[in-house]
Amino acid sequence: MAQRRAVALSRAQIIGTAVELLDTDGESGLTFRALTERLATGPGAIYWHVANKGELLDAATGAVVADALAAERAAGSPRDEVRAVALGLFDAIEKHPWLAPQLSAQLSRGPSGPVTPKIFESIGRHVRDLGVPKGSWFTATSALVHYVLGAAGQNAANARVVTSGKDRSEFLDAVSAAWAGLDAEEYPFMREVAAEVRDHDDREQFLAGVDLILTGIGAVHSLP
Amino acid sequence: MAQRRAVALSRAQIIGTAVELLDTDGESGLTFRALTERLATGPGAIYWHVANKGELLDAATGAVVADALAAERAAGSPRDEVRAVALGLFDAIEKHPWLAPQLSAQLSRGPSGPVTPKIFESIGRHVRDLGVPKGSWFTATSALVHYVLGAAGQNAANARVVTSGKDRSEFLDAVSAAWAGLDAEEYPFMREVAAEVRDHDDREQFLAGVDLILTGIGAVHSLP
DNA sequence: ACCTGAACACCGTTCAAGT
DNA sequence: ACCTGAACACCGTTCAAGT
Repeated sequence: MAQRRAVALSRAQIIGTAVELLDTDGESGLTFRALTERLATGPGAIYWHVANKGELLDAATGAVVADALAAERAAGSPRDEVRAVALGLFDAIEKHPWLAPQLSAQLSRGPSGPVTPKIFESIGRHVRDLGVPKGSWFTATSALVHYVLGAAGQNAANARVVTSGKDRSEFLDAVSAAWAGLDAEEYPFMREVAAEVRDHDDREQFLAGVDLILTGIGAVHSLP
Repeated sequence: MAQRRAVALSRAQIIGTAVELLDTDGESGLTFRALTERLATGPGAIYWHVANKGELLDAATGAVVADALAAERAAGSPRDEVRAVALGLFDAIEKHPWLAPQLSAQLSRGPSGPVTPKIFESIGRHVRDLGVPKGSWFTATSALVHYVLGAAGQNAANARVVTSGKDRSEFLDAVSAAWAGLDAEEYPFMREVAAEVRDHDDREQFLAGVDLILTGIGAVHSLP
């Protein structure tokens, strides 16, 4: 029979290879065939360490998110802390574009997985320090988390289309033109906003959204 | 050779059946096998009307979203309009839970599809009427759209677990207990917020988030 | 123009057999 | 305890052939 592997396979190694495949080839690039090839093994070996593909995807997601949230920083004001965590997730999602759909899928599977609490905690602990009534902590954190993941996911998709600066302005021109060309009756707003999209800075625009929600949170005790 | 179908197949019929399958069996329930069986035909017939599975999913998403946004209502204040659109999407996503990941995937594929403009327009046109500077229209609309889709998706996932009222409070108790049982060092926020989750109204909490962002939008011209 | 249905390549997963 | 690799059931898609 064939020789066994010289060094033992590990779960961490499998997860690391999975992240590599996802990064280079996207979600559809993660297959057990590709995995066995890179790891020079058979499917049975992987199934010894990992229950199934879903668990592997969850583990890859968890590893990348933990990494993104682990960055140590000098402590700042609660607002600055929220901004820093948001940017950390923004960058992680830009670097690993498969993360966005994966995270929203995991959020949409209830709080069973370990990723949902981790993300809510990373933002919520600073919302708590914002000095708003406890009754609005959860709502405020939800608004921030969903905006951050959604906007970062959309940005990552755009970022993937373009790499060079020339590509980028061409791409934005195309988007702007597409919006400006929509039906005037049905899409008045999109047409009016088309010009804006042409020359905006992604991170700046993203942070403006975070600030908008933070402002709403600050004013929440005086809600109508 | 076998008889041909008596009545011609149509693209709309295929999309309608796809929505049915997605509703009853979830995303993994939509297969060409199941489709051919329900439509009493072969795969080739479907491929005549539809380019591939991705296009079919997009079309199903588009049909359901168009339906959700088409509801006519008495015109109200811009804030009320935003709330109404948000609730319309909330309900649609609760009714069709496969919609949430599908929508975020479509948002994350750039503004190529027809669904992204449709959703942004439905909310943005009322943001425009809110009386805030044009420069913040797009940011404000983004914040609302991403919150609405994210929070609605998470709600739909929870709603699927429970149906009866008894199930519901059991489920919330379990979630609350899980959060309260998290590590005290790592998850102080989640533990503090655990009790809150036990008896909240989903739609009310969802709308509170929308109001929070609306409040932020109203105060945006005085951002620091 | 529209449909049939066999066939193909690929996928996740299992499992008896090995060390 | 950990790994091998053949095998299975299922999937999206193609295409020559029919009407």
